Amino acid sequence: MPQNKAIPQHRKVYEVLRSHITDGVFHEGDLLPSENELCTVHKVTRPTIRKALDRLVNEGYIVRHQGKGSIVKGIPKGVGILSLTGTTSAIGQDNLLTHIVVKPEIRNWQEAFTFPLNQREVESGCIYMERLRLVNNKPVFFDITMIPNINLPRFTSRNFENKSLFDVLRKYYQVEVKGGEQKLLSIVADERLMEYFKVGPGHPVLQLNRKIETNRSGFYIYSQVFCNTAEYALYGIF
Amino acid sequence: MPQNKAIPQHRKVYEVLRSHITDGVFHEGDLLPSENELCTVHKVTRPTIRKALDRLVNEGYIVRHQGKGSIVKGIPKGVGILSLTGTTSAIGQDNLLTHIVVKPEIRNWQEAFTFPLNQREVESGCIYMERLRLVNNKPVFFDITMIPNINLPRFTSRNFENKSLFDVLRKYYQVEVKGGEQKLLSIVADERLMEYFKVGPGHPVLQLNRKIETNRSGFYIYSQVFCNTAEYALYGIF
DNA sequence: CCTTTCAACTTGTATTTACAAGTAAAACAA
DNA sequence: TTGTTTTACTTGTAAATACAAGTTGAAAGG
Repeated sequence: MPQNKAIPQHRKVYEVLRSHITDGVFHEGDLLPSENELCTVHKVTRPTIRKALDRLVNEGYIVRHQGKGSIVKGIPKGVGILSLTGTTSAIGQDNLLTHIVVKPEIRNWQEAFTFPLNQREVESGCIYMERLRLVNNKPVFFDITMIPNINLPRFTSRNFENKSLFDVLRKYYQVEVKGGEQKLLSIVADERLMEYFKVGPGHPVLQLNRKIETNRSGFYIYSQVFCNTAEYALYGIF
Repeated sequence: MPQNKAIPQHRKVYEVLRSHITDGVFHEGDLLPSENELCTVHKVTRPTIRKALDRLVNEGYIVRHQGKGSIVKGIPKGVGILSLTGTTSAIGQDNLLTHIVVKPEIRNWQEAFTFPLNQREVESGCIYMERLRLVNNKPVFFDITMIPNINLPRFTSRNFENKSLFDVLRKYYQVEVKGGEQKLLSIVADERLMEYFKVGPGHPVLQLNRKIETNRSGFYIYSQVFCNTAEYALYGIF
């Protein structure tokens, strides 16, 4: 055998079916081929097929109904990633504008929004930036992002106007978000937020402190987000 | 006729093992009995045991290593399920108290916190309850829960003082939380919240509107949570 | 004494067989 | 036509069996 690493059959079947869903061969609401059909197509037995389908269920690609079949649910949405939801109407990407308040610059760490830092992070310093996001020309988000200055050449000279921070990290540095932890609290706007959000005193603001885990082990992104939820609420699935 | 559907063997085994982990019979790092041992104990075959163990892996209770065994990972932190985190110190279960403001009662639906209801939900009415949760004898959470009154016999007469709502649903009605969606916003306390939280006017409060998906298709739980984050923040992973 | 080998575990993969239970449409009877 | 039954699917559960592959510690060898 030329192949050292044996990939299990159920995994192969899973990969095929999964890619067929993500690539649009099967659409939302479609009925997958029955287990027995899949058996003959892939030349394996039912338990093997079922193992592949079980995984697709767990990951949210399909739902199954006894007596009926396996129904395609679609591509699962990112869990825990909060997005905006309008109180009046849905918002597209068109009316979203990002204004860089503080361009990425190298600083010393102050503190990471109540998250403890390790020695390596403190020593390497951080890339600091502040952004204000406007929806329909109204400021809704203000966020501070701090990234350890570890193996990110020429990062501060990148252009962030069009691309999002995470797009840049993924494309140029192969850094991908895997998960993270967050703390949420409700505060009243301070002087700075009153100015940014153009609101009066006593205005309630949603604050998120996030520690974002990446595919680089030990490499975390720290982010503090303030959100004026008067017109738009934060939306997420879990 | 109340037809009691037979509970599968793999589910029984799962329940036993799961409760042994949550109740502290097995601790973090412990090795579970081997599959063959579990087979003889529960008088089932390996595929059945493995199905139960697979689920425990998926839910994060255990990890398994070929040739070694199944290692207890502990009680998983719910993804998207927000929990409390103290600004001063960690909080145990001891200093958590739940006070039922409005006992479960059957009502007509008013509205489901901005989530649209379908015809079946509206017709069946809802089980309504209000709870106030205290941490160290200080009120921190106030939540309103609305559950469609569909196939939940004797629900309103259950005792919720010790068991949590979701424990009751899982144990007596086989209803399990699968996921859901939520909207978060920051508001100022109204009269009622000022009274419950014992705070003055203008106090910021975190509000969550949640639509919780269950294993019963089309059966959703609607929940509105108000949180005084002055001393405790909401914590979640994603 | 240390190293290697091996035997006895563990979980992982896969097949085969059987029946239960839910669904939907065809076939049938009124 | 209308309502019921049957039938042919679907997925769900469960057993018995076999072998592969990783781990560990004890026995055998130097």
